[in-house]
Formats: sequence, C-alpha cells, structure tokens
Amino acid sequence: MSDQHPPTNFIRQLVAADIEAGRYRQGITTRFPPEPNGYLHIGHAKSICLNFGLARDFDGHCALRFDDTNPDRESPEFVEAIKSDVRWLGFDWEGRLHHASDYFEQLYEFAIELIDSGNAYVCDLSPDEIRSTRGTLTEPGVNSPFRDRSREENLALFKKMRAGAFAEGSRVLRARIDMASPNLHLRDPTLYRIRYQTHHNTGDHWCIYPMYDFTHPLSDAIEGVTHSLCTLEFEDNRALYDWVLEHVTTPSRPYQTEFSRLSLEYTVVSKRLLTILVEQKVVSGWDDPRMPTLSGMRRRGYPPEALVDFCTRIGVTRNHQNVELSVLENCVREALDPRTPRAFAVIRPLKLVIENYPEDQEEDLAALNHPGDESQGTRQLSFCRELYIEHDDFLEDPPKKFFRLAPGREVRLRYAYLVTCREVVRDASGNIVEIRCTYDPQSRGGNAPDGRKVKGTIHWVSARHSVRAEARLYQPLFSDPEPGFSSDGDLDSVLNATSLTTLDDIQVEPGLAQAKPGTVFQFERLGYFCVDRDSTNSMAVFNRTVGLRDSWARSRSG
RNA sequence: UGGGGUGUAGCCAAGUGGUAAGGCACCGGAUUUUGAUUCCGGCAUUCCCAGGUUCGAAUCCUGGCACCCCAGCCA
Repeated sequence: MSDQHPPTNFIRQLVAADIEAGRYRQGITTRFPPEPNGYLHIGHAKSICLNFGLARDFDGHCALRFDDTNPDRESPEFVEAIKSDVRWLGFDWEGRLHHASDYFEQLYEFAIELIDSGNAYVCDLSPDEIRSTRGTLTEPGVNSPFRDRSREENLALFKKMRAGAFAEGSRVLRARIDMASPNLHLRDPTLYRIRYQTHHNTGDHWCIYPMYDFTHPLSDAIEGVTHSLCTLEFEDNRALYDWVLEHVTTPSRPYQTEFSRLSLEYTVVSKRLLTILVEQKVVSGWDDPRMPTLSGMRRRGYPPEALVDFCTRIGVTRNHQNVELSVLENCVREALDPRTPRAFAVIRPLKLVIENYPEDQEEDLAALNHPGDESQGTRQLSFCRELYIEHDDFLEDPPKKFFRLAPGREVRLRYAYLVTCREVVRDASGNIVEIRCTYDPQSRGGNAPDGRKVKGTIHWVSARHSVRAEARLYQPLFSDPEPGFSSDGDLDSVLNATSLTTLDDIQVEPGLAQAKPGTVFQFERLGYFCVDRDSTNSMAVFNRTVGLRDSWARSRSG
C-alpha cells in the first residue's frame, strides 16, 4: 500500500522545497532528541520515523542526541534503553550519537557572549519572585530589579555561579528580552540554573545547567541540524529558539518546525504519566506488555515493522491526532500474518472423549504450518482418544448461527476427524466438565467420505501429549478512551480493572514448550502469541500479542 | 476581554481555484478444514458555521463558533 501512496506530508514538502530552492547543498540533517528520563513510547516512534525517514529519503543524516540538561531526572539506564529501542525500530544513527552535555563548555561560552552583548543578566530573584513578576496571560510582567546590572558585574556573577559560590535556587542567568511580551516565553526566560547534582555524563564538573530553550537551538546549530522537528506544544518556544540563534554567533542556522503529537485511544502517551504507572506499580515495569512503550510492545510481540507502518499510515500534520487502536492492531496483524507459524493451543480446556476411538490407539496427523504458504512446511500432531477443545467451542443450547459443537452436532477437528457430540458430563455443581463424542473413522484428515458438508472446524490438542503453559491476555490499560489523569488520585477511575487476564492452565502442542522468548506463533482461531521472558523450563508463558479478527464475537456483542 | 495553533466521514488523512485520493472502522457478498487470510462491492452532492469574490471555492476574502497549547530555576 505504501508503494502506491508514498508518504507525503507538509514537512516532506517543506524539505523538498528547501532542497529545490538550493538551500542545503551539503544535504539535510535532522535529529531525534529524547531526554533520558524515561522509556520511549509509540509517540516517540512517530518522531523517530519522521526524523530518520526524512534523512534516509532525502539523502541526509539523522543524529541521536540526548537532551540531558537536567541531571535530577536522567539516568544511564534510560540512555541505554533508548538506544536499543531506536535500533530495534530499525534505525541507525551511523555514529552520530551526541549529548547536549557534550556542549556544556561551548554553551557556557555562548552565554558569556550573550552577557557581553547585554542580552543576558544574572538575576537574584527567588523562583517565587520570578513567577510573581512574570505577569499573567493577560497582564505584562515587571522588570527584575537586577535587569540593568553592568556587563562586568554580570560576567563576574556568572563566573561565580559556575564556580559554585552560590546556593541552589539563589540566582539564575536570564535572557534580557521583554517582560511585556504577549509570548510568555520571551519574558526574560531563565537560561541557566544552579544545581548541585551529579550528572550522568559530566559527573560533578558543573553546578550550573543550561535550560532547554537555550540548549536546544545551540545544540542544533553546533551539529549542523537543518530541520529541527518537534511537537506542537513547542510552538511558542520557537520565538525564543530564533532569538537565541539571532543573538549569538553560531556555526549554522537551523529552523524549527512543529507537528502534532500522537494520541492513541485508551492509552496515555506521555512520559510523565507512564512514569506514574510504573512507580505506582500499576504495571510490572516499563516493558509491561500493556504499556505503549517500545519495550512493552516488543515484549508483547509487536514487530518493529508494524510500528513503522503505523507511523506512515497515521501521517504527520498539525491536526489534533487521536488514533483508534484498531489502526495499530491492524498493522500488527498484517505484519505477523504472512510469516507467523501456526500452532494449536487450547486456552480454556474442556475434555473431549471419543468413545469409539480405541483406548490404546495413537496416531500422527499432518498439519500445515501456514495455510497459504506451503514453504513453511508441515508438522505432526498427536491424536488419541482424549483431547482438549476450547470451552467456548461448545454450547449446550446454541444460538442460530453457532456452528461449533453442541449436543448432536457434528464438527471437524482440524486436520483430524469429524466428531459428533453424544453426551455432556457434569460435575456435582452442574458445570460441564467433559464432552463425549463419536468419530467417523473414514474422515481422517477432516474430509467426509460421502462429501457431506460440515461447516464448523475447531482446534484441539491431545490430552495425552499436550503440555501445560500459561497465557496472559491483555486489554487496554484504561477504560476511558482519553484517560489523561492528572494525579495518582484519579488514576483508579480511569483504569481498566481487567487489563490483564492470566490463564495458568492452557494446553499447547509439545513443540511449543521450549520456544525461545520473543518467538511469535499464531494459535489458530485465538490470535498471535509471543513467548515471554518469564518462561521457564517447566512452564512456558505466552503473551497474547493481538487477537484474530473475530466477526463471530463481534456479531454477538454488537 | 493576551499570544500561538487546529477544524475534510466514526478515527486518521490527501487535496495548494476546475467539480472530494487512500487507510482503519463499519455494512453487504464470494472463496475458505482458522467465523482468520484473500477477493469483490458499498460507505462525504460536501469540507466547523454564515456571508462574499468567481463561469467555477474544501481551497481566496470578511465575520463568527468550537477545541488545543503557553504563566517550570521541566523538556
């Protein structure tokens, strides 16, 4: 499909026009600039695909840059996780791995230049005072009493800030712009703050740290970034981005363009909110298969190609983008279907006994690993008198169009025989515990000798040969299509209490028991399942990646 | 009643003055030993609303309306 409709969006058009106009003869440069304070999520995938995709398609370069200017929230754990997630998605920064912290010395020099030209000053106001003098959305702010310090005094003070002469929070370096600007970002924004904090990259070398609005444009300029792409909430910051670049002497002039961030139904795509889920132990960790993180989706069994495909399908615009889950799920199924081997597993076992099948008889039956792709070969399924079938495949009092097993009904056991239900066995409390059937010995392989039509086909495993395993079924973490909780207080009201269902007695083909973590199978008629890393030698654990499309279930619940 | 943005189908999204692509979802129907896959067909007389310009407007103009973002020494 993407062959017929190559990705086009306003940013690609902009880049194409820039190149057409002869700017960027050296080629374009983009960058993906995460802060290492959390794990990457599907929203980052959109940005990664955009930035790296642009560089790839326009013969440019894309760097991975850690925006690590705030030592109290960042860590090497996140740095490593981010790197492996970007690689997993299929992108390569080709040695262009940078850290904003690599530029701290240069950034300091740029700050000196700003002070020198009278465009920055050291302000002794407290955080509270700065806030209260900033004004409001409708009222201008008032000038800091320190705004008109001399160049020499500012220089001396800033050097002392760096030298560690002042307490945290006691002073900042501010840009000298306009306290009455209708754009709040231009009301003498803070450029540097004092923080006695060990940085994961620079250690204790610094006690002053530059702010994002100062660091970002300059990092871009240092790296020769041509197109600096970010999300819409940074739109107002662009004026400051430009101001910084226009007031210091930089090696290049990058330009910022914003696009809308991705929202996904029934999930949150915000590092802050995801961090709360992890810290409150709502989930087992950043890679919980219910998380919209790249590591969570990987563990769940989503192939990276599916995420890349998803990103090209949703496009890049400036509209509010709230995408339905079905788009993502469809991408996952589409990526998995052609290459995923089929297997039989029964997740809610119900015993089925074939009364006219000899007790001591066993046989092997050939099954296709992938109907529709013979190159994937066949495997042997063991068959005997006692089987397990899916509990959902039997109904004592079936509705109109139910063509599975029911009293007196005949169905096909896929790749095996036609069986007819003769009797239902119950336990003392009335629960159905066993189905007794007879089989047609002439129907080996599943075809009736007389050509009679049997509509229903169900899967099964041999009770004598199958292996017990665990399955984890997932639903969205939230019951609200647009969760957006603000504090942990209102978390419970939006959480889906049944987002995880653990089934610890599923029965699978013996061949599945030792599969490696990460391997994906299609359990026929049930969905795609991925071997979890929690698997042990005695018990395999399968995550349901995504179910199969199920028009029967849909027609019933609709 | 400050500034910056966004409105095309249920959800995304093309469209750049010449008569509304595509995907997902949904609804038919064919094939099927997975109620899967695949395949065919349907799904906006109208583009937030109201005026205007024009032979012709989703595209241009004017005026409204709705929603989102900004008052961190976070990014």
